[in-house]
Amino acid sequence: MKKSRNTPAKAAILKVLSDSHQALSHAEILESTQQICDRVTVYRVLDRLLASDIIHKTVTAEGVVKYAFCRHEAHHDHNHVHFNCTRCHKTECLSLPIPEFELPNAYIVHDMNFTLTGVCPQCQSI
Amino acid sequence: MKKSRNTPAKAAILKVLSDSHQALSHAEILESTQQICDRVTVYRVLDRLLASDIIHKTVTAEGVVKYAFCRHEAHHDHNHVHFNCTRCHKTECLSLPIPEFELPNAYIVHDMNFTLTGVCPQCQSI
DNA sequence: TTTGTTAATGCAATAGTGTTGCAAATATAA
DNA sequence: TTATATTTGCAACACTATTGCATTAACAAA
Repeated sequence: MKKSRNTPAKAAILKVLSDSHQALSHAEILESTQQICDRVTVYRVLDRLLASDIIHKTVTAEGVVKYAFCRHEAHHDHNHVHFNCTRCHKTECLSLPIPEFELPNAYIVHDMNFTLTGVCPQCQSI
Repeated sequence: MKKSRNTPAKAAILKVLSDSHQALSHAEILESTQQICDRVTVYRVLDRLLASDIIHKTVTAEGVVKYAFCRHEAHHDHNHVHFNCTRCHKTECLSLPIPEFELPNAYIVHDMNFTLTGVCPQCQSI
């Protein structure tokens, strides 16, 4: 793998993600970084960060791709459940790990995506 | 809910989905029905079928939305795991139900999407 | 500090995905 | 057969993502 350089764009995008407690879409990240770099650069930096396992990717039930900083609190991987609220449209990483299951025979699994959709606690009280 | 009519487009799209053992994207469905109807109609018919719970929706890790006929073999819902192959890009419904987990407190869940990504048995033998 | 190499960037162009408005067509109940 | 409300096609639009290419900048080595 070729060496990834530290650039202002990369630093800014990483800061936006690590400051956020939600997974953010490309559009949301761009909103916070458009003074600093182009939208194409955001896509490319996100790809680099994904490749280095510094961030991870999740998808809502509607197909919206979101990115989140890897916090590695407990373990070393991204195998936790995500929650997407249909009211505020925020996506957060739950501390709930993906439950155990019987791996279907003959399938090779590289990645797991488990996303719940519904109403988050904040939006229920409104 | 307003009454859904039986039209040639609806019948054709439903046939494509029920003949397939994979979940299909809008583009794939259109490929089989473009003699019959417009691409916008495909989107609208899919929305109607989803609303009537005749089909269900799943999303790959890349954000590609796919639709599958509900077979209701064992139970009455769509709570099974999907598998997406990174080689042939096919998405299939596994007979594996979504495993039990401890629902996080104060969250209301309307929908669950659990998708595995990897290599399917067919693509391993090639 | 200077220089050379190569990664990273901006910009323009392009492709793909999904939605909306509106007039015309058609499924269905009366 | 008729009335009416749903469905459709078409055109237009908005949003998301990718690619090529010339230029800029990071950083390792001298």
